[in-house]
Amino acid sequence: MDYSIGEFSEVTGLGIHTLRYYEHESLITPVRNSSNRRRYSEKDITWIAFIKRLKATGMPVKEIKRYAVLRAKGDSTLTERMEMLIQHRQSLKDQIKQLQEHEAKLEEKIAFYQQEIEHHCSDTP
Amino acid sequence: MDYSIGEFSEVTGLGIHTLRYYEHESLITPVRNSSNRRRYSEKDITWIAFIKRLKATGMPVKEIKRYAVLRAKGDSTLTERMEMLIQHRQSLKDQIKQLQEHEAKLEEKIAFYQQEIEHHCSDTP
DNA sequence: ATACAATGTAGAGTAAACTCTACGTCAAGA
DNA sequence: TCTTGACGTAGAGTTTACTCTACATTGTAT
Repeated sequence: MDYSIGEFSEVTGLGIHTLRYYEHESLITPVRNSSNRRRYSEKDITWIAFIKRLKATGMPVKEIKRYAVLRAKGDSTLTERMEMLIQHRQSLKDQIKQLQEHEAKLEEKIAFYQQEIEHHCSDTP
Repeated sequence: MDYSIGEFSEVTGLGIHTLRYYEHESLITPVRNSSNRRRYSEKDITWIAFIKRLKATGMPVKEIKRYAVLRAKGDSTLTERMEMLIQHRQSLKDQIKQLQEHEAKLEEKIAFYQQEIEHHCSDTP
């Protein structure tokens, strides 16, 4: 019902070194067995999935750490965590809007290039 | 009709050090005056704006350099450059789609948090 | 003529997020 | 028992994209 670091690396797609690094940064804190080996749970899988989402949306490790530390403190930090998520949702919305603008401009540029290239080759009858 | 590096830094919002770094990486190649000082043109302003757009959409400096080098070779590289832009447009579209998915999931999570918090505080009558 | 601010080059330093190395420990199979 | 492979820690190394330092020149205002 739990995973060694090697197994967990497999299921999450994160390297063993990365998992240890994340632990060092307090993003995740697996329990240890009697011989000091890390044991990751099922819940850790969904937690890593969420960490990946935060990363993919541009949240720096330091801030994910802040969230992780709150999470580790339990239910008393629910509101604070939600505030973080609401902030992040806004930044995500902004990011998307920015990228859409960039896409529109790139579209224009490509159309312009298409014109240029046509004109350029128009001397072949 | 042209700019010193200090002036150009002002109008583009890029630091002087960054401009020199970009030149070192062949992203931009301003002409030099008789005393070896860089002189940036009006065209360089739009070019930097485009570089910024590529950066903002996740293109690494190395690839921007590839584009810049092609651009410096002139019209014979138009097609190749357009191919790059078309590729990049696709990656941009993918990025946007990804972010939108992440936004939807984050929305779900926030809604869930809201529930949690309500339940949590429901013991105050 | 002289001070001083802007510019030049070369190279070192920084920050983030890994990624790898060296070396020691431990459990299990041949 | 011996060996192998996964795991442990501490710390060094890597990559990207700047950012800064040191020191030499040059243009301009007094």
